[in-house]
Amino acid sequence: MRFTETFVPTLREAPQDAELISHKLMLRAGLMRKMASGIYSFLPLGLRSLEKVKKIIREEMDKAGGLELLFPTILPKEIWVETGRWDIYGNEMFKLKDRKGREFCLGPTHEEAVVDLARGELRSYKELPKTFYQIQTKYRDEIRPRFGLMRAREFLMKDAYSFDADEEGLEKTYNKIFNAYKRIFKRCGLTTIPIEADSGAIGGKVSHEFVVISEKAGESDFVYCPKCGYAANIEAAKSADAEEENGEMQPVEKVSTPNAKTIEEVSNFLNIPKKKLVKSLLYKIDGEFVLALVRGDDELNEVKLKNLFGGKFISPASEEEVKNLTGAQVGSIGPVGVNVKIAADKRVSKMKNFVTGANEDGYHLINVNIGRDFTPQVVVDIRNVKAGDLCPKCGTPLELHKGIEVGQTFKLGTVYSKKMNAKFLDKDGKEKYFIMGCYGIGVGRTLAAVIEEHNDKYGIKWPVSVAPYEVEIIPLNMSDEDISGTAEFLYKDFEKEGMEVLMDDRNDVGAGVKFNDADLLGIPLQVIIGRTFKKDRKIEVKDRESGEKTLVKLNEVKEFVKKKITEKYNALNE
RNA sequence: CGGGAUGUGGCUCAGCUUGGUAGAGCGCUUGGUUCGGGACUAAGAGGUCGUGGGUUCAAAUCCCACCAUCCCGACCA
Repeated sequence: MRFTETFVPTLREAPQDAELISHKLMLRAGLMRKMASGIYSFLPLGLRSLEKVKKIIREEMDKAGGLELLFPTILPKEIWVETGRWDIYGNEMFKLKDRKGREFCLGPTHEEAVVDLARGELRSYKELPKTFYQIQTKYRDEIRPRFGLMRAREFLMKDAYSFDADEEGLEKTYNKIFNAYKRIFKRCGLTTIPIEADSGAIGGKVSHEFVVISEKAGESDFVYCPKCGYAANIEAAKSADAEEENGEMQPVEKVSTPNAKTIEEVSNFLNIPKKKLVKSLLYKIDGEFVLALVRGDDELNEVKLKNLFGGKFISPASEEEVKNLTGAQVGSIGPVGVNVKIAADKRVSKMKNFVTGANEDGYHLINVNIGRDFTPQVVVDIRNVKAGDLCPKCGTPLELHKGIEVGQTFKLGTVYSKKMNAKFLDKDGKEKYFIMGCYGIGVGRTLAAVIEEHNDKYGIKWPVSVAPYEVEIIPLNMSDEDISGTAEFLYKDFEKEGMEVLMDDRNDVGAGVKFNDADLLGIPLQVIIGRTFKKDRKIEVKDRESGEKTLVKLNEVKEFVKKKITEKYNALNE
């Protein structure tokens, strides 16, 4: 492709509303433009890269036994009502009505759609397993779109859904897709870590997220064990248990703690370390109240708490509700003598003689003990793991990182097939629910993550597999016929060879602009025709990734470039 | 939705405190000179100052409302 014939509106400065490096570079390199908040247009170069990611995904999904199909974007309300997600997704969905008033939504995901298809078409175990996938535009009216393609409201997603006859089948399918995911991201040049995850709103049991470590652009907090490799999303992360405290139980005492409400204040006022206090938090889960207890120096993880009760909605109780239920204000509430369900963190259960609110404004209780003074209904892990906590598998201190979630896999089991009554006839002649899995990859986000991982202060450094072009020819002076003629020759020769080549044939810009644009665009190899060529017929080939420059004779350029490209592909495939 | 900020040619921004003419750099158009790291030169084009209302002889500037965008939090590929 000739530069003058395509459309690459590069920007010298990044538009102000871009924050992330990848977002800035995508705008500056002319890959995309914003249409509205969280809604983007792809321009020719951006589209080429996007298509390459899609192609890699297709190849690996097909290899893993996936069957591509395409569901509609517009989905009828009815199937969502069946699973209850019309309300659960709620405001996240873009909803619309047709002229007759029938309600629809723009699909935020397609579990309902596939199950609806499967229950009508798959009837026998003989037709299983089946894995369907599509690459399609999804719509989620995000509370807060941000970071360009990282969190968009309209985005491309590859979503796959598997149907198996039994758990062993699902296990096999899950592993196949899991491995396909590893290869997909590897081929895109991404360094991903599969982490154990919570299954969230989608439902199900086992789930993994594929994350790219990025402290800046990452939105997913996860723990990582540098020794054994244990990795888990903060919502699913475990840590080794705390040690049982010993000592005799002391008699409970009510002490006055005027104006001391936060853990910090109470700890200072009583001169007792935070880890000897217990934080009491009143929550409302699907309309029911739960008092959650965590150690004073810990933080509650709402998702863990919610999952514990199989809840759908969770929110802290209002000040008024707190007052009504405990008789005290937030800051003075505690587990002793209240008539609510109590969920204590495992660490709290190891504590002796601790401090809690007294359910009376301005007072706390000291020397409180579980079993004697109150009994929690459940004792479970509901705290956030912190950096330095010990790995649950090998005892090494854990690291805390942020990552970009580029993909997620779930073992759904029968959550959806039951709700939508999707059954098949098994070997034994009995009707059974499909055992399902679902698997997503954010295509645009993957592209953004690639740029996030491969850039320098000059611009993008595309891995060859997803670069818009493999090589860029840069004739520095188009009015010099020796140079432009040579460029033209190489351009045609490269194309004939099947290489994807871009030639910066602009006549009206100086060498500086061409160099800067080339570095910004990040095509892996630059073939520079200018001074060195005029002097001794040598062409300079620059590797954008390493910055390495090699002078090559004209008649050897093609082979040299070809070899470099092959090497680059091989490095991503190994 | 809570907190913070911004809105002025295509892009980055100044002007607003103290009301009176809309500005700069980059980009764009035309001609000429240049041609290895965002060149030089001459002449040009281009703006409802986010929208609506108010105050005033007069509003980009002061007041009110709304909208949009971005950042921090709750949600998620």
